[in-house]
Amino acid sequence: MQDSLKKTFPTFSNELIQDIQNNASIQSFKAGDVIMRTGQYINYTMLITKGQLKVFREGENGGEFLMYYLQPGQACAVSMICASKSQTSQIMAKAVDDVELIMVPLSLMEKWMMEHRTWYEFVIFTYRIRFEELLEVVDSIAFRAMDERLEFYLKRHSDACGCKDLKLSHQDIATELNTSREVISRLLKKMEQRELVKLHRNHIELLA
Amino acid sequence: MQDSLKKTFPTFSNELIQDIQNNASIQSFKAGDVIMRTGQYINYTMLITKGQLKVFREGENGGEFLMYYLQPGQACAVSMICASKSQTSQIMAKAVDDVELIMVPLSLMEKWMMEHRTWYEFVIFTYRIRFEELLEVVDSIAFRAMDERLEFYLKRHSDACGCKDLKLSHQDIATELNTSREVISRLLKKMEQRELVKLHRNHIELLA
DNA sequence: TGACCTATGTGACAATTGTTACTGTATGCA
DNA sequence: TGCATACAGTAACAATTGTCACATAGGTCA
Repeated sequence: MQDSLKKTFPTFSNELIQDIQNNASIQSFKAGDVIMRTGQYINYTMLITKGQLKVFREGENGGEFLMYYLQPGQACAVSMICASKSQTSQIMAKAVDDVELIMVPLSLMEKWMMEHRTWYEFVIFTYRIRFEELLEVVDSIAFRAMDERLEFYLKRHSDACGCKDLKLSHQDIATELNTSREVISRLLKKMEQRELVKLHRNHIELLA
Repeated sequence: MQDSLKKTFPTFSNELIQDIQNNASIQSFKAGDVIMRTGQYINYTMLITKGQLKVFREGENGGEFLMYYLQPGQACAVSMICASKSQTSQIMAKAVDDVELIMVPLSLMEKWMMEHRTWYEFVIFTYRIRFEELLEVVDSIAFRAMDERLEFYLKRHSDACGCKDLKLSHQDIATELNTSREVISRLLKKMEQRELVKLHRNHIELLA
């Protein structure tokens, strides 16, 4: 575990890694599992060591809206923020792949801020990155119409999986953009005419 | 200054307040002044002692979108986040009233995290509050249509000024919601028919 | 008073998005 | 093989939002 930690979180000091090993537990999830629910009580900060998460905001009427991805080497800023007051989660997180997480108890999360410079910097960095990501999301919905939001969505998905072949149904996309399948089908067709994508059953090929 | 600081930031320890007095400078702005521009280099974290700010996200095509208000006793989370890497601002802030700010240099912002427990807690609290506010903003645009967004906007404005008489033109509102005046006029008329507001020239009376 | 400016009201129409309904087609499974 | 199911395409229409044009109303000031 020490080696993998060192690789995934290269900025962590040896002392911090030692502390993590001694105190934190590891939890695994299968692809598709819901890792955190809206309203759930949070006692742990989660570090991602393997796999990917998607973080959603849930609407009152059952809608869900994709905010961002979390990758190995990153942490859930919301879990940090809620943990700082043992609050309930304001978001929902789903495993994209099989996922492995390090669970750091709230008390240590705070203690380490004072004791480990590299932990402090990691936490501040996490806040910063998530805040910036959230600002980009606000942009995309405040200033852009659905066609551009769809392109933004596909690009992020492609960045996350590191490939140009997106295994997605139109319904998947519609759900995560909080719109309807027909709208997505229509816009994808237009993108195909503009030769930005090639459409197949259950997967979309990015050409750009 | 000591007394006013103690009143505005009641959680701060006496040592922290002493440190602020010795090291931070005060800056004043007039109502309507732009306090921070998108892209501006940030070296200071700003604490609000007097007046109110509005924080905007700016679009590429000149649009501006109101994210939240900042009140006395609060701090600009974006300035903290950017300051943590001496980055440029991702937002634009405008003074609503005459505003007075305490400017804390970047180096101290970090130093105090280790030295002053009450500063550490204030910073974490600030991240949390802003993150939550931002999530609410995402909600409002991801899940709600313009009529509900308008109501949300008017409510926030009313909360911020602490009154039911909003000195706003339709154009002001349209700009901050990134839509057009006609749309706002139309929706306000409907709200008037539903007896939620009473419309006057240059100001809107909330009835609810 | 009259010229002028800003704010608001409103009708007409366009564009986008949401909804309903129905079609066909690939896929897996009994 | 045939059936059930999930996925995709699309037409038709509704609702919302954006845009243009123009009218009117209130206020300022020379």
